[in-house]
Amino acid sequence: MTIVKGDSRAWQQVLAHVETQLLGGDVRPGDRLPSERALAEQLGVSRSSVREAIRVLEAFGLVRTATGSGPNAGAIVIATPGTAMSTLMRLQVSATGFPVADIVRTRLVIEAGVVGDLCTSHGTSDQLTEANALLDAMDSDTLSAAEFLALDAAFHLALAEASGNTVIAAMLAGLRAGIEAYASEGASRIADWPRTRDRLRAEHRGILTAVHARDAAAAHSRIHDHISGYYAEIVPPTRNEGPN
Amino acid sequence: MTIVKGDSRAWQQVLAHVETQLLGGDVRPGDRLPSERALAEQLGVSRSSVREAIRVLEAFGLVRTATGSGPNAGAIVIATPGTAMSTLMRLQVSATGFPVADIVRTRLVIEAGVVGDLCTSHGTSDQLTEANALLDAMDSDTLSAAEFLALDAAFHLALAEASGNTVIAAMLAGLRAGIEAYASEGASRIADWPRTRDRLRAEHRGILTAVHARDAAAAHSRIHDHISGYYAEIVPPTRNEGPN
DNA sequence: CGTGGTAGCGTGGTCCGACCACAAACGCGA
DNA sequence: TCGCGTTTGTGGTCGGACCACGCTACCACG
Repeated sequence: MTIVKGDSRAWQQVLAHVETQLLGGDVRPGDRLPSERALAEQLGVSRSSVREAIRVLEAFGLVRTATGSGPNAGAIVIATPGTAMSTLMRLQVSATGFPVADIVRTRLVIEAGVVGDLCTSHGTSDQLTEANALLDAMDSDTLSAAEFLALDAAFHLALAEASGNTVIAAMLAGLRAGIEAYASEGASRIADWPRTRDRLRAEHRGILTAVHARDAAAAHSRIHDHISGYYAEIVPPTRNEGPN
Repeated sequence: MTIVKGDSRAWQQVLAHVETQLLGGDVRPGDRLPSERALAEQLGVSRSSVREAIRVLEAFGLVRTATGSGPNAGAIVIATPGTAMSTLMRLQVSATGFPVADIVRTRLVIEAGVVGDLCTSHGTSDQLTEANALLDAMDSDTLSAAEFLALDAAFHLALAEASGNTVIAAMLAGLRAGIEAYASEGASRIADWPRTRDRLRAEHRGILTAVHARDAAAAHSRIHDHISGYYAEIVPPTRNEGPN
């Protein structure tokens, strides 16, 4: 079944053509797409339409483009869903298509699943070295709040990547990107930041400890309290002073 | 004339401009973007570059475009993440960026979270009417396998939507789209389809029953067995005849 | 005065041709 | 043989042109 939807627009024809070749295995990651001019001639559309389709493919993390000549130039098929997912989430949050609360709830679900997988999988010790290194880096007292939060995000992402599930890792990266602005802004409202920071450190260690101990129940409750606790702390205070 | 920061490409400048206006609340869903020609003049880029940016926004489900004149024409900001997520997943699976196994594992995690939320939330009875109606529709014996699977997908999506989490609903729609071809093709390999169909029906009823009974543990195990059981059944048999 | 049809206008959609910057491959000359 | 300029091909951008569409407003006719 081809993807023949309402391909009324020329650029959709190009997109469908590339997707068909992708599905059929005619082109695979690492391969180069035909040049824009050649693709335009093959499909009987203008180069502008081809470019619009390639732009979509690029935004979805399916191809990367490079100027010049040689094997590294042109549109090369890749498969990097992380940035695309992050962009999608960030833009949707910007347009209020995704409420922050829903993203946090989704994080709860996904990260609970991550630690559950980690507890039941085997040989996770070496896969968690990255997470451990990040926790050590977060022990530095010279970190700003923003730097700490960046390491925090990297830690959670490292957990997801340690589970070996690329889809979950990409989704978590997207979720994080969607609420990054919210989390950063909320941190600035925390009165006693050093206290919160120390609590987060301890909670991180506790999560990893539970994972190493294969204690799924403890890991689940700890990651849940960790995430929900932070967002409960940075939720804007109910102020009666100005509904305008 | 405009000083370029990291957005070396013109269309990225347009994208950044629109995103900034989105974040600042200057434009919100329902509003119209300036016309392509006006936007090009404002930002000092060509209309082609503006169009490429709008194409990305459209692919991400942030705007919809319409020809003609009047209030319904032009690029109108919307927020429909479902189709964008589905397209992203489908394309990534096509490019083998997302293994099917990872998508199934992610479904397990997310749908387990969905039923968990449904068990703890209040007043879910009316929100589950859609799911119940789908189950009734699936009781028809005149359905083809493809039709049954379509209703199956709709049922799972209805569960996610009943949880009220737009992010999870969009993600589940995307996950389903990514493995739709795989699930359909696998169904054709099932020897005793009526038997599998009846089993799926019973499992669906069992899931809903557990949700209504607020039995989170039962709902969790039943949705897990339901999903993993189906994909275990359609896993391709090891065959040596593979064409290179 | 009311009504219906039509011309106008602005929109996105598409195509074309041109030029630029870039990078690799080529080829000529030292 | 080596080095460096030239050629070639790529994406990136721009401007212009035309089309189909759909609303708007106007004008002619009843």
